[in-house]
Amino acid sequence: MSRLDRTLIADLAPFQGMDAADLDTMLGQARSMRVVKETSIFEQEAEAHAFFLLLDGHVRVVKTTPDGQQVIVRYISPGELLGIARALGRTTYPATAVAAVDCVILSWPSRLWSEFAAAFPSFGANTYKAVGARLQDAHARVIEMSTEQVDRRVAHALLKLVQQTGKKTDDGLLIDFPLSRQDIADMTGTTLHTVSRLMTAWEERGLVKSGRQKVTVVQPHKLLLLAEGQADK
Amino acid sequence: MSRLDRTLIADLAPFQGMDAADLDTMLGQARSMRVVKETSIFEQEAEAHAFFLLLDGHVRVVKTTPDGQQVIVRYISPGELLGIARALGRTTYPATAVAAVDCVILSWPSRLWSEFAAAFPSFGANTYKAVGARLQDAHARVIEMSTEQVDRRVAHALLKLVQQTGKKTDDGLLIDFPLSRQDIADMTGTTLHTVSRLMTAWEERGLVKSGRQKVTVVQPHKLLLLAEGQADK
DNA sequence: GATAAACGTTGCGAGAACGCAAACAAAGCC
DNA sequence: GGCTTTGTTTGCGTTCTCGCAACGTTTATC
Repeated sequence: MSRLDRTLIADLAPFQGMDAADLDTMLGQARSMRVVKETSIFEQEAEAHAFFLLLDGHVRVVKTTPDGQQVIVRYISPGELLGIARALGRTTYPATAVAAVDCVILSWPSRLWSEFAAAFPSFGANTYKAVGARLQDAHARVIEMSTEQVDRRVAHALLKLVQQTGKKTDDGLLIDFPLSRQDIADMTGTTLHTVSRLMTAWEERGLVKSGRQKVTVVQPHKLLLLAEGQADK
Repeated sequence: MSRLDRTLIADLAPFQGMDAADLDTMLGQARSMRVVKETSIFEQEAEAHAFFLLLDGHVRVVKTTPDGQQVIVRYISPGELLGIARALGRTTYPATAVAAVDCVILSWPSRLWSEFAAAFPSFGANTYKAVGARLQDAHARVIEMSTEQVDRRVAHALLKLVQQTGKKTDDGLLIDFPLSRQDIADMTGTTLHTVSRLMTAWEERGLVKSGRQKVTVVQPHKLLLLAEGQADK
């Protein structure tokens, strides 16, 4: 088993305020693994036997309704924890996590969660802070779904992804993983048809550039105006 | 200053697992107060100088968008904490809390939050568990807003309120505080007009009975069927 | 008890978004 | 290289829900 170096994680948000020895303790009990694109890391409703840290790649977290509709709860970027059901007082995962690209992750048995939280107060505090941030995010989304119409919701979703994973290219800011029309629809509570229509309209106006599972935001500023509603339609 | 008896709070969820002495310590630093109906307990964006416990009454938590639209995030029942911005890593309140009826609350200075969480591990754990529950609730709402149409959302909202505060009457289960059509609309992301139409339709079918700021669910079971979509329209 | 304010109901027209269907384009596979 | 699979575009009719407006009803105020 190859040794995991603490510089891998020392700078990541969940581990701020921890000293070197503690990091090593945590790493000593971690298992690293590769996850192939489109493979699930854990499944909704399954027993939460482990929690994870995304080291590299992008993961989408999906909830499926009883009648089969999908909603993308969020995308996870490197350095974030996932599957922390225990921190939410659950024993099963509330959603399914799927690798959007090939990923590298660390995993720990769920059993260790409470140990870590108790032994390393910073780690616990960081995690709870992250949960708090997610709660606010979820609320923001409820507001958005309640008060804004589709085009603005889609614009907001794209801007958030760009902010999270935007990669500078000649054309603008490219969202750094495969993202289909259906994915965008699942994020914003609409249909792939409507997203497709919006994208072509925006492409004509020069706001974005997009192809098969690929989106580049050309004029983030104008897209923001549209999202915020100063829109000139 | 009148003494607060520990039996006031000993059985409430946030204080489970705490011993008598700790409860007294907390109560010793609490301030109790009455809040008149339709008065706000704290305001969105204001400095979070205190956190609260609702002892009696009902409180609605409201978010207002920049352009003035309101969304009711949730209703709080006796025994629940509110204004725990600090537990979410915030220094300002993320929403406004308004007494739906005359209320009795306890308050503590925010400064004490971290002290309590550290000194009384059960209290901290209980609170974080509550935050986790709220996160799941918020996610459930995002799913609902994304995938369900208005009538089901309204049905769900009513059922949730009934479950939370339902009071048995001759007609059925009465929601135990003034609840206007506009309030229901603000909870479900629709308009008071649409809610009004739904309510009259449901009243004709004998599912509910409602008057001015008053809603009684007559046949919860049938309303649930409608909410879940086995609906016979 | 008259008047005002708040809340609720209902009709009608409009528009956003959906759903279906068909055609097209790109990527993967043998 | 042809074939299949997967993702995207686009047209068209439909439907839900909104927005406006007018009116009715209950509660509060002086």
